[in-house]
Amino acid sequence: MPELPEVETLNRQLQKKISGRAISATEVYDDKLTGIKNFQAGKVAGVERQGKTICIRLEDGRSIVIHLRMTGRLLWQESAERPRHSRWRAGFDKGNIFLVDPRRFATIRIERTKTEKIKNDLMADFDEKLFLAKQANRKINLKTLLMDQKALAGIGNIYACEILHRSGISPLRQAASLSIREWKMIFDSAKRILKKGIENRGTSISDWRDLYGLQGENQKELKVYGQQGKYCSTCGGTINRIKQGGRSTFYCHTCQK
DNA sequence: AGAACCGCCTGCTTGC
DNA sequence: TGCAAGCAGGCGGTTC
Repeated sequence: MPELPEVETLNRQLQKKISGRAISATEVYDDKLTGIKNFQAGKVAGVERQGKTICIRLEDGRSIVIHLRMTGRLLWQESAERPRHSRWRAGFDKGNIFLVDPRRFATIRIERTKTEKIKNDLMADFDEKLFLAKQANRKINLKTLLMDQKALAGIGNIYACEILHRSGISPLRQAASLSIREWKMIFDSAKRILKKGIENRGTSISDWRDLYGLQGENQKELKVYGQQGKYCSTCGGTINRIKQGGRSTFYCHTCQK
């Protein structure tokens, strides 16, 4: 599932590939993509990421806003021949970008004007004080809070589990029970883990691939996600798997307090 | 108001 | 081997 490091990988690749290039044509293959009907093509000014969202800025002020959700991928291909599960194509003079998405959860919409950024992206202009003021007293388990996109943009299930493990804090803790020192630990761990994820071009556990169809390398860094029953690399305890809010959480009961 | 739950989707895994 | 049920989960909408 594309989270911040995966989307940032695409963001950087797209910046290099399509900035300043004109979109010559687009095609929608899936009627479910209602946000991009009757799109009039234009020239790309730049590409940005906000949380897990990719924004392709056009010179006329419009933006193509793409969210990949669970299984969405963006694939560069010189040939205009449709890959399996493709739902949308943007054609450029030397190739095409396809939205490939087997489960059809991804969304694309056109924004007429630039929307104001919320400062909740840990790898951009994150505002710690604002975060603590809004989130630190919530009565919600910490793991679910880390995945709340309004609280922190970009963290999904994999990185939430890894961040908590590195912080040595239990996913079951209520947000309101954390000390300032523990919050600092979370911010620090999160930044390090996300940075490493970006350097490794994402985590290819299942179907994540970059713009050129290549796997990332970050799966070798995972300490808890998908590691249930194995020994914890920190303390030698056993990695547990539980459900929180209908989703799997992986953690070490011994060293995550 | 805030937290919990549901439904959208389809490929893959599991069990009989 | 084959088929059906179960599972994966981000997020918007609904319910509690």
